[in-house]
Amino acid sequence: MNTGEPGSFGQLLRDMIASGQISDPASPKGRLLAAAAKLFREKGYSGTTVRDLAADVGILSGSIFHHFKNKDEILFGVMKEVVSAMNASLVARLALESESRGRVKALIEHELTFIHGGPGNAMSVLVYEWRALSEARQEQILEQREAYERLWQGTLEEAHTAGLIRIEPDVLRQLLHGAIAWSANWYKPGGDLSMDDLVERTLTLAVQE
Amino acid sequence: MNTGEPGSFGQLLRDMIASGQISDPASPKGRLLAAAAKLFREKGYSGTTVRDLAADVGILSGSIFHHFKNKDEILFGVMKEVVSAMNASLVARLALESESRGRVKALIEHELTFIHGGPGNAMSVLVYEWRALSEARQEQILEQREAYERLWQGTLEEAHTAGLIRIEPDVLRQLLHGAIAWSANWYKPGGDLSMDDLVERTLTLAVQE
Amino acid sequence: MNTGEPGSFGQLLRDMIASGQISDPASPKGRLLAAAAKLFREKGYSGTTVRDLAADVGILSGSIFHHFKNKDEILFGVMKEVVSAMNASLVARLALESESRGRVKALIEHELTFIHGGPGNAMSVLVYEWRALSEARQEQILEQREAYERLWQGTLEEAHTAGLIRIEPDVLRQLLHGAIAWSANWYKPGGDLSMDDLVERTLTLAVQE
Amino acid sequence: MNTGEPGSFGQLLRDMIASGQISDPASPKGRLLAAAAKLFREKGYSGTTVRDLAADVGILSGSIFHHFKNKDEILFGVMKEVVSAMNASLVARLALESESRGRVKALIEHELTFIHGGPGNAMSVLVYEWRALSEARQEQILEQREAYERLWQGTLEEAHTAGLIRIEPDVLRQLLHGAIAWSANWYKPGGDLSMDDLVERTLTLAVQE
DNA sequence: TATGAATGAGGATTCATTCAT
DNA sequence: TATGAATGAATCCTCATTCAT
Repeated sequence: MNTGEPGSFGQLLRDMIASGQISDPASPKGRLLAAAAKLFREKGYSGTTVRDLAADVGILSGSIFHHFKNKDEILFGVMKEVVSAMNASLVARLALESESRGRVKALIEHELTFIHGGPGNAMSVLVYEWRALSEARQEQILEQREAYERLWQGTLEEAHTAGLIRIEPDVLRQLLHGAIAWSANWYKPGGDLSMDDLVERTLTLAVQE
Repeated sequence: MNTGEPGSFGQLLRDMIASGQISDPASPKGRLLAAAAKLFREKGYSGTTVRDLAADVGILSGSIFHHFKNKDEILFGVMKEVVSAMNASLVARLALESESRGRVKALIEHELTFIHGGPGNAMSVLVYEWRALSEARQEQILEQREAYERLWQGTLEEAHTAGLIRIEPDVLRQLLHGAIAWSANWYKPGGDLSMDDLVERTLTLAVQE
Repeated sequence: MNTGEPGSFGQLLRDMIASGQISDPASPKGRLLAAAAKLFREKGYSGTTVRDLAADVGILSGSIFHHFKNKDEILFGVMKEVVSAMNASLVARLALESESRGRVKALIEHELTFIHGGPGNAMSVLVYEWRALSEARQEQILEQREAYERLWQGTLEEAHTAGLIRIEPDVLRQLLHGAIAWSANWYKPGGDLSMDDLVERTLTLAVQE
Repeated sequence: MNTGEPGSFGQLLRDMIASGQISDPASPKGRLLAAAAKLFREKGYSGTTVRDLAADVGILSGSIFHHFKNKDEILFGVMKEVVSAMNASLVARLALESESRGRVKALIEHELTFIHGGPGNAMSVLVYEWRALSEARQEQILEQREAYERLWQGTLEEAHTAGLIRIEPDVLRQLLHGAIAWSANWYKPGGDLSMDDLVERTLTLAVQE
């Protein structure tokens, strides 16, 4: 991913770090969140202990609570940042596409790239550990998550109107979401199937030729 | 689900109970497994305590260990029985279809019916709590699970040869598996979208008309 | 051990069984006590579960409580029977010896024979699991145990008066008791050192030649 | 016990604490080990709960696992430290004696002093709770324990060669070990029999006048 | 007398969290 | 900010004991 030119994903991240929306991955808090995303994904939220987390980052368990009030807040942090980033990044990505098929492809490519890229752990956590988050905090995430879903919804509706897709946008979104999220559990980059291939195959499901 | 005529799913279950492959849902062990499937799905394996489980069934926590040596064995029981049932039931289902499109539809319909029917909790657990199962037991499940996957694989390969599906059978299987499994998290029977509709929509993803 | 002639140890046991002082080793209760003696010695009283015991005898744990009110009563049974047997058997043994050195030797030989013979497990339990017995029952055992100790004490006092032993009878008794009981942990019959040798060596400690 | 002059037992202990071979009795770990030795001796290892132990030291049961990974490791700690101390202390004690009878007396006096002194609880545990220690850890203790036994063995062999003792050194060692260890269960310092008397009596068993 | 499912108190151990240093 | 000992509630599991069959 190009990190040099303005408007790129790398630049976008830097802007978000600068504005405090997501934490600097070099800071203690950022390293903690990255480790949490990795561990929560591998072993689940309940299955990961605060000590596992501390050990992974190289600090002692007591020190974690200088950065987060409790374990739930760590999960919240992981989810909040990935939702923000996904949102911002999809907005930026869609801005580059005007034509319907390209926009649908952008949705799919964007979500797959996210899952198999740096924020992949966090996104898996967002999807598969949702029930572990306290309800109070679920609501806070939901707002941003819905903004992201509206981007999908709007784009798919255009495509539906254009006759590009055959099934109801909301149903299609869910089917694609499941298919894409699950790819975290089987797709290995670097094998026979390139990421572009995977995007293409997934797009094939969605649209008529 | 028809439970009357021989060869039906209900009959198949009764045969499997009689042969000891799956436990009688009225027996203590069967009730425990059903409750475990429900709770493990709702709160995760780690998030479910042995006391939760006992309370749900109406016994004391210590009594659980009369039926299962430890908690891991409960998870194993849930998974083993659902895999057996899925296997047997898909074999029976496919035997009724000879033509390619019908067989692909049978695969999808079968898996969706399973997820949203009685064994749905157990199947969600099978999919989403896989990592929580001890490795030794994962292998035991894997054998039966692979038999099931071979049924999918074979059927999709026929369809691919017949030109009915456009993308590689193994990739398609994974995409469909994700899409179908995820439906447990959003699809509610009894709403606008009937189960038949959902099957039809999912089939639309897979095959060219 | 000769079991034929009247007055022998075997006969003595049969008489005690007939009179109900000790249980028939072929009866369920007798088999339970023998197994308990073995297990309590090997793993300690606390370390032995009622299930271990049942398994060893080939019954189910619940059935034990038809024979004994609780676990403590099993320990009590083991101790009570061995104390009775020791008592009766030492009385019989001493009756055969009139001269002082022979009587001291009889004490030692008797205790060593007991420890390394059939009732050895029970006697080890009596010595090393004493604290595990409820205080109420300790008192009941103590009476018989004291009778046994009086036999030792009286015999050693004679020997002391006769100038055969040099140190105070009560101190000597304790030293010999420790030495003899501990032999259960190292002496293996059938090795280089015969039981007669061991008796002789122990006697050498006690008496001046 | 003299703790002032260099070369004394007190000094030896301080050196061992300083070098980390045994834990400071004022430290949490040291207090835990002392309490464990006391309780394991009084109630046995299986009969002592981790809660008993915590209560005795005045902490909560969970806190114990800050200092020891599990209960077995506590038993191991008790045994390891007492074996180290016994070893070092016997080496020092024997260095002061050159003549054979004095050396045998030193062996006996040393072991009795140990049993009835500060480390007595730990030594009783070492002897009577051996089977409760996991086999893996038994082996670790055994090495040091054998070094201690070699000191006995060597000294008794000299005495045997010198005609001072009449029975085989290895048999004598076992008989004396049993006699001495058992004294923990009956001998009370401060009664009619002084410790010096007890040493003298035990020595009388071992050697010809 | 034997069974075996169930009990419920108690076992060792884990773990998020606190707090003095 | 970081430490690490301590907390105490909760966890999985064990076990002596009961009881309907």
